This record gives sequence, C-alpha cells and structure tokens, in this order.
Amino acid sequence: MTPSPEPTSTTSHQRRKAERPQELLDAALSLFVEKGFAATRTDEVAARAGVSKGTLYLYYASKEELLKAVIAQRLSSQIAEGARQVAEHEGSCGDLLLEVLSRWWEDVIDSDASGVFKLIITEVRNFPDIAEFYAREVVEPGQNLIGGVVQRGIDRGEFRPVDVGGVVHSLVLPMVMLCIHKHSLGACSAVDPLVQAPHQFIRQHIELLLGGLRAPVPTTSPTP
Amino acid sequence: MTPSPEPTSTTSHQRRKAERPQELLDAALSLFVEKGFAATRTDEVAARAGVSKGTLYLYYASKEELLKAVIAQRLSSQIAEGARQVAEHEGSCGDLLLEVLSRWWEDVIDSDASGVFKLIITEVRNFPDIAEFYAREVVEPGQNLIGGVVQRGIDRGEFRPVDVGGVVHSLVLPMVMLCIHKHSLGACSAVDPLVQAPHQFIRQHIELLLGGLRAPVPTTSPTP
Amino acid sequence: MTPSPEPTSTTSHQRRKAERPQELLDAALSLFVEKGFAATRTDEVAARAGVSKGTLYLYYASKEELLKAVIAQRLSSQIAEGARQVAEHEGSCGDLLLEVLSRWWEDVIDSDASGVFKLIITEVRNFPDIAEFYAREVVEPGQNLIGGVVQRGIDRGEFRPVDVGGVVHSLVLPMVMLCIHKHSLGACSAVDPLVQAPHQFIRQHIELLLGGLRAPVPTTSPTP
Amino acid sequence: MTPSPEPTSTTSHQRRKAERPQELLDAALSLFVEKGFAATRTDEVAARAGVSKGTLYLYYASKEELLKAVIAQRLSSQIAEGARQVAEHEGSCGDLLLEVLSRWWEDVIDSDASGVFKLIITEVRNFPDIAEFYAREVVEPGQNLIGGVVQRGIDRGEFRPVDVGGVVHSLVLPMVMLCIHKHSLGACSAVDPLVQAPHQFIRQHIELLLGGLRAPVPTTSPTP
DNA sequence: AATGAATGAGGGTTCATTCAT
DNA sequence: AATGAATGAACCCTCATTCAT
Repeated sequence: MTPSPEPTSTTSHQRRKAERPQELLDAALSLFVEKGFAATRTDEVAARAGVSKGTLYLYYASKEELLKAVIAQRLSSQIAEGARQVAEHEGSCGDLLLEVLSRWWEDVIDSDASGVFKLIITEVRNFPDIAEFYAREVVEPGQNLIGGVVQRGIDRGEFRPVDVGGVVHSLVLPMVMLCIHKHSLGACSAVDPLVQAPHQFIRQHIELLLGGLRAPVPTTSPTP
Repeated sequence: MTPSPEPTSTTSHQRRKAERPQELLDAALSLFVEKGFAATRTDEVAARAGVSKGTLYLYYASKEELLKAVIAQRLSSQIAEGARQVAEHEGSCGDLLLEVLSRWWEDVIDSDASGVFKLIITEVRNFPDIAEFYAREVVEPGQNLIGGVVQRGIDRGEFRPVDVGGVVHSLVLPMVMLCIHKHSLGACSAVDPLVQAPHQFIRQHIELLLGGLRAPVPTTSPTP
Repeated sequence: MTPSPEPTSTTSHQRRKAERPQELLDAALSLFVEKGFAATRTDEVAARAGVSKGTLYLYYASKEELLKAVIAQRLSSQIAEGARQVAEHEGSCGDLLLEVLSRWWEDVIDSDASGVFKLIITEVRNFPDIAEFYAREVVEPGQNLIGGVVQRGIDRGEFRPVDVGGVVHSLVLPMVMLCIHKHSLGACSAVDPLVQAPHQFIRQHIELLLGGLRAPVPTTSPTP
Repeated sequence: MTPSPEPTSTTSHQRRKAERPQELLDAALSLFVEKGFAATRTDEVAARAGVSKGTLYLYYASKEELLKAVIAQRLSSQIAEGARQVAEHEGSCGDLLLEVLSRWWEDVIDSDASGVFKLIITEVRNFPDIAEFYAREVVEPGQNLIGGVVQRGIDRGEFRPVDVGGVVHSLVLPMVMLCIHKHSLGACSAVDPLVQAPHQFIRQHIELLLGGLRAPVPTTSPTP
C-alpha cells in the first residue's frame, strides 16, 4: 500500500504490459472455443491479443500451456461464485434451487466463461490432465452444492424421495448443453431461435422439474 | 466347377472393395470423435481401417470430404429410425414420449452414432455446411416429432398447457448432453459414475419431467 | 513373307494387341510434349491410349523407359528419310538446299515428330543419355548432310566462301525453333499468327539466306 | 550515441531479408531452367538460396507463384533494355540492326536471363497465364522494335521490299533458339562446339541475312 | 494379356517454436 | 520486453509402381 517510490510511472506502456497475459488468455479462449485447440494457430491468438507471435512465448511456454492456463483461470473464478450464495438463503428449497441455478447460469451464459464447457468437452480426450482438474474443481463441488439442496428438500418433506444425483443431472445438464450449444450450432446463422432466449427457457425448465419434484401436498394424500 | 448361376464373382478382392468405405467411415468416426477433426491424422484413420494412407484417397477426395461423409451417413440412418416408431402408438402421450425417447436413445447411446453429436458440436464452426445439414435433417424433424406428441397431450388435456418448444428441449437436451459426455469426460477414467448408467437416468429424467408436465388429476374440479 | 500357318486369326483382338505399344508411344509423346515428362501422369498416358494403368507396365518397365522408347522410335524413323533425298539431285546447290530442307521440314512440322524437338530440349538435362543419342543419331548426320551441300556450293563457286557450320545453323535453327514453338507458345491461343503459316515462312527464310549466300555473278566483280 | 540522422538501421538481419527474394528468384530460375518446373523440388530451391524450406514460403505463396515471379522479373528487366538502344542510332538500318541485335543478344546470352526463354517454352502449356504475359510484354514490343527498323530500311530503299514479319523471325528465331540450346543440349558435354561460340555465330548470321536483304547497289540500273 | 485396387515413398505446404536484433 | 524472420518437423495429398485376380 505504500506508494511505490518510482513516479507515477505506471505508464500506459506498463499498464499494457501487465494486461498482456489476460489479453492473451481472452484471445486464446475465444479462438479455442470457436475453432478448437488444434485448428487454432498461435499467430491468430497473438494477432487477436494485439501482440506479435513471439510475445506469446514470453508468457506461455507452449500452446498447450496456454490452453491449460485458459481453462484453469476461468474455472478457478467460477468455483468461489457458486459457493457463496448457498447457505444463507431463506425460504423453500425449490426457491433456493431456482435462485441459485438461474443466477449462476445468467452469470455464465452471457460471459466468455460459457465457452469453457465446450472447450473442455472438445479437448479432454487429448489432454487428460484437464479431466482430473475439471472433476475436482467443478463437477464435484457443483454436485455437492446442488445435491445438498435437493437432499435438504427431501429431508424436509418438500420434495419427493428421489434419486438425488439424477435430479442434479436433470437440472444441470440442459444448462451445460445450452452453453455448449451457444458456441457451436447456436453461433451459426438461424439455428433454433428457441435456444436463443436461454434465460427464459432455463427458468421454465427448472420450474417444470420442480413440478415433478415437489411432494404432493400432504392433505389427505389421495393418490396411491 | 459346377456353375452356380448367380455370379459368385464377389471375389475377396471385390468384397474388400465393397467394404472399404464403411470401414473407413467407422475408423474416421471414432477418431474424429475422440480427438477432433484437426487433431486426427489421415494415416491414423487409414491404419485403423486396416489400409494404407493412399487407399483412403481412393474413396474420399480429402479429409474434409471424409468428415462430411461420416456425418451424413450416420445422420441419414438416424432420421428414418426415429420417424418410424412414432404414430402407430396406442396409449397416453406420456407413455408414448417415454417409449419413443427412451427407445431411440438406447439405440443411440450404445452405438457409435452417439459420437456424431460431439463431432457436430465440435466442428460446425469450422465447417458451416454441417450446420445447415444438421438443422435440416435432424433438428427440425426431431423437434416436430417430439413437439407433436407434446402438443397432442396438451390438446387432450393430458398435459398442462406449457411452452411446447421448451418442453422438447427440457426432454432432449440432457440426452444429447449425455451422448456428448460419453465421448469426452465420460471416456476419462473415473469421472462421474452416475452418468455411466445412462439408461436408468434418462428414464428417471423423463418421468420427472412428465411429473411436472401432467395435468393435475381432475378428480374434484373437472375444469374443461 | 510366307503366310503364317495360323489361320486368319489375326483377330481384331490380336491386332489391337499388336498395336498397343504404338498407341502407348503416341499417347506418351503427345502428353510428354504438351506437359513435360515430370508433369505427365502415367494414368493419363494409359487413358489416352485406351488401356488401364497396369497395362502400360506390361510394355514398358517404367515411365523413364517409356520416355526413351518414345524418343528413340521417332528419331530412328527420321534418320533415314533425310539421307535418301540427297545425292541424286540434279541442279544447283541452292535449289537442292531449298528442296531438301523444305521437304524434310514439311514432313516434320505437320506430324507428331515435330514435338520430339521440344521434348528433347526439355528433358536432356534430366536424362543425359538422350543428349548422346540425339547428337549421334540426329545432329551429326544432319549437319553432315546440309553442310555437305553448302560446301559443294562453295567448291563450285555457286556460294561465297563462308563458314559452313554457321550457315547450317542459320538455315536449320529457325526450323527447329518453329517446331518447338508449335508445341509451346504456338499452341496457346492467338499468339503470333505469322508463325502459324510456317510453310511459307521457311521458304522465305531459305531464299533470304540463299540471297546472302550466293556468290555475286562473277562478271566484273565490282565489290571490293 | 551520436545520432546519425539517416537510420543506419539496415542491420544484417534486415539486409538479409531484403536480399532473400532475389536470392530465391535466382535459385529458382537456375533450377527451373535446368530441370523444369515440375521436376524441381522446393527444398532444392531453398537449399540453393541458402535458406530452409519454410523460408521460401515467407516470400512466395506457392511454387507456382514463385515461377511467375521468376518470369515476370526477368522479362520486365529486359523490356526496358531493348527499347532504350533503339531510336537514337545514326547510320544505316543494316548497321542499326546489327548493332541493336548483337548487343541485346550478348547481354542476354551471357546472363541468367537466357534461361527464361527455355523456361517459357517448357512451361506455357501448363501455365497459360505465362503465354499472355509473354506475348504482351516481350513478343509484341520486340517485333515492333525490329520490324520498325526493317520497315524503315525498306522505305529508304536500303532493303529490298520483303515481308517484314518474316525477316524479323529469320533474324530473331536463331537467337532465341541458341538461348534455349545453351540450357539444354548445350549444357551437355561435348555437343556441337559451333554453338558454343555464339557471339561470333550471331554476327555472321545477321550479316548473312543482311546480304540477302540489301537492295542491289543501284550503280548501273538506278531503279526507282 | 489385362485390370484396377492397393501401396508407400515423396513432395508441397503449414505452423509451433526459437532466437538474433 | 517485444519483434518477426527463420526453422524444420509433421501433415495432407499424389502418383509411380506392384500384384492378386
């Protein structure tokens, strides 16, 4: 916090220098997502980041390292976000699910992060490290989060006693699928306008599922 | 020497030639799905098909033509399958959906065809022709099929009046997502065993959705 | 000359068989001349000769052997032709030159043989054997032929005493050049229509040269 | 630190870059002329230019572009040369022809440019663009140049009234032929030593033709 | 004798990576 | 730190040649 003795020399030159890695990561992410890792040329990445080809190698030792940096950075920033909103929620589990999922999803779908899912899907088989990383950092905490809420709903009698893991998938897979879709078929002209209003769809989807999930109001329980 | 009337002239030479295209398509599909188009080398495809590199080019003019042939063939064979099972079904629309979807899906998920979805997702951006082809041949007929059943259910009062397109997506997207998953993260060791019992999951998923979809049993208040 | 004992079984099948080598040579000559040896594919040669690719190798051990056969055959047939017309000619050496050269040249320019010059020019550097063969079979006898007539003209006082070798080149090089031209630029559309009336040009050319060659009529010899 | 005003920034790095295109063109010319376009490998060109295979493609987009650049550059430099020496000549048209032709030709025959004629002859059929280019840039201006002098000679009564186009060919074709010869048979061992003294031959050739071209000296019968 | 499917070495071209400036 | 020229391994594709039929 002590002001650095050098003058206000955080010149635009230096500021740019500090931003280079992020600019490169952004450029790489968008290109990797669009064309795939193998079909993306390093010159393109450098060009989109506004630097020369050689500069890329000052920051990342190889194209593969760049890929891993892209994924690691985006996923790390997502882990925290979901976890916060969880526990301090009041109200029914149904509402909580609706709230948490739709908020998280709205954050993701409109940002570059949505592409990471496509990127992972596309590249895991070629870079197995990614699988392990993704399972540990994203899949597991995410499932625990959502699964925990579902389980709580069952315990409270709010939900019917169903397979928790299955419900989580029913909830989440379409969301992931839409992220992927956005960066593949959805990016092509005039394909399936429904999926182009994803905010609305996801809300409907969750409510539809909650409809099947909620325990029948235990008045007289006439249904066998 | 006894002349067999029909020309047994399908010599082993000719028989091999007749089978080559399919062998190459199968090899190409599995490799393209596994590694992506750009990361697959033509020698690998040839080797997996048991022929030499040059032979591939006797049947397909280029790597890109091979890709298009792979997709076209697999999709063409799927178009017919779905359409058949449709109309001559008796019983409730809910049962019909459960039946048609789970049967189609079991056919797909256990065959090589499941990979085509990943392949399309991965490559459309690089080969825009594919988007058009896929939209015309798969997405549209598929949506009409499922959407038609849902609409019929609503008309009959079996289902609540919901957004048809949205329901179709809620039903289908997880299935497509599981196909994709099978060939990416699912192919990596020890990731998410839940998704490794996909038959059961999809049945649960459909029933869960049907639960949210069915009109409340009109016992007390038979609203028209 | 004794009729072969086999019946008239020189069926069209056999006749074709006997003609195969020549058909292949003709096809090869025209393609080699048009595109050059390296740029000609063996399939093209076979196709133009109306046989399959494999058949070519029944007659010629390799593409290179085919080239040599093409050249050898065409040149051999030219050697004899020129030599005959020479000695038994009556009249002036000028007339003889005009006669021999224009007749030989008319035979050559309108037949496929004209292409051989281009072929040799194009390929000697890659196949040095050809140089030796050509020098021995064509250049040397040809020069002796024409040079002999020129020398005789000088000896008789019909021609001025000039460098014989040079005159031969002055006479012959344009003819060779026109053969080459016919198969390169001359085969392209609308190039230099003059050269497209080569019969007339060559006659003019020879007469022009003879005009410079003839000794001034030895009346008073006023020129120093 | 003393600032030299003009940037001596032509570092050896940059200097090399500036010279690369010419080095590559020279290497390509000599190889294309020697072996033909199709039989020349790009690595050979690169190696002869002292660079690696990849470097070639930094300067020329393809082997074919390299060919066209080779031809265009050499021809462009020849166009100007001939045109300059023309008009400001004093003396007879015969002297002018002798002077212009032999000077131009001596420039060409001893430089690499002589090979371009063989190259064009060899490759036009495969690359029709070249024909058009050559006709427009070389043949037409050249014929106008020489033909103009001949016509002037006729108009002045210095030459007999002959076919101008034909004379131009009689003059020029042997020169072109010798250029071609130099790079094909002439490059093989011990072939036709006459043509190996080309300077002398061409002078003789021109004078021989001029002998046939000149109007008879109007001493006794001054025909108008 | 004839075919044409199959081969695989070789050539043109690309592109990740290096390094002198 | 930044550049961009240079490299060369690797990839797609061709085509001369072989061989089972």
